[in-house]
Amino acid sequence: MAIRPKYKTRQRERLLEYFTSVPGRHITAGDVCEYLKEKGESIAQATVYRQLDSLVEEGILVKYNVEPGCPACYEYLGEEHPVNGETCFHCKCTKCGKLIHLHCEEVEELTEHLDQEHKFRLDPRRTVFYGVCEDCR
Amino acid sequence: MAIRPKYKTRQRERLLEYFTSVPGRHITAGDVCEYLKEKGESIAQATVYRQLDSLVEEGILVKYNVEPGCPACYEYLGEEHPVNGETCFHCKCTKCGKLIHLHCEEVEELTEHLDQEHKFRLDPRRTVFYGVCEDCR
DNA sequence: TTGCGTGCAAAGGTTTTGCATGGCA
DNA sequence: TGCCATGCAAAACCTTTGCACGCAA
Repeated sequence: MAIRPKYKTRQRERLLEYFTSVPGRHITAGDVCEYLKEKGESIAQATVYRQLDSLVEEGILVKYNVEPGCPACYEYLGEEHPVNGETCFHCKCTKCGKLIHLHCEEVEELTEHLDQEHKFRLDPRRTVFYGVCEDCR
Repeated sequence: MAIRPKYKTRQRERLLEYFTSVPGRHITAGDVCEYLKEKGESIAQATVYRQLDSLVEEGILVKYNVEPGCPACYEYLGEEHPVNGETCFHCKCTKCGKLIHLHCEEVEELTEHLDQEHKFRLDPRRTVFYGVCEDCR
């Protein structure tokens, strides 16, 4: 399940290029395929899914699911982001879809707590907090 | 889509009976079907889904959409105090897939904090903490 | 009697997987 | 050369839907 691409392939580069061109937008796997199809390019669906998974794992994309049962969305975060060491969590508004970057000490504490008390090592890159934002409530 | 059963049917009563017998546990639609099958009883899968939806709508069950693609979990809350449902958070191990129920004060505090300071109302039913569990690290 | 609930089977849509081939390092 | 990544198609998966029949009220 956990796939970590190390190779610089045409497909991977193309996906990255596309995602950097639509920062802040949420894109489904289907969107990607459709986009490529329109461009006359082609990447196998399975490859799209696999690369998307990898990019999420690397912290370059966030994956979230606003509506259960609906396709998952991906959003570009940036490639430098995760490298900086500074952890960043994300809040996703289930009403308007807004993605909020969270730099917060309390979350750090929780991370610490989960690690110490629950022996659970939280992964900020994979974890998305769902809820309702200020504007939507 | 929104179905509100008013009728006291055999199937509905049976499902309620089952859920009251496993309070605090997370049950998937599949679990229900399997359980019934073992008992030699039978309720159509579609009926299970429909009733589950209804019970959620009535506030008798909570539904956790832990992860799209993975089956939704249902938990009995009670028929008398549907409003006071005590919800819990979930930790999911990205290595082994284990799902851990988290009843934890620290998380409550974080919820509070996000609400107060960040104006973000966290939704426990949708939020999953991803990370690595004790056994996998 | 009325119309909601049920069962059955099939469809729906997203995501995953098996396997042979291709291509990066 | 050694693996990882890709492509293709099929499978897997959970969930929903259509339709005719059954049954609660």
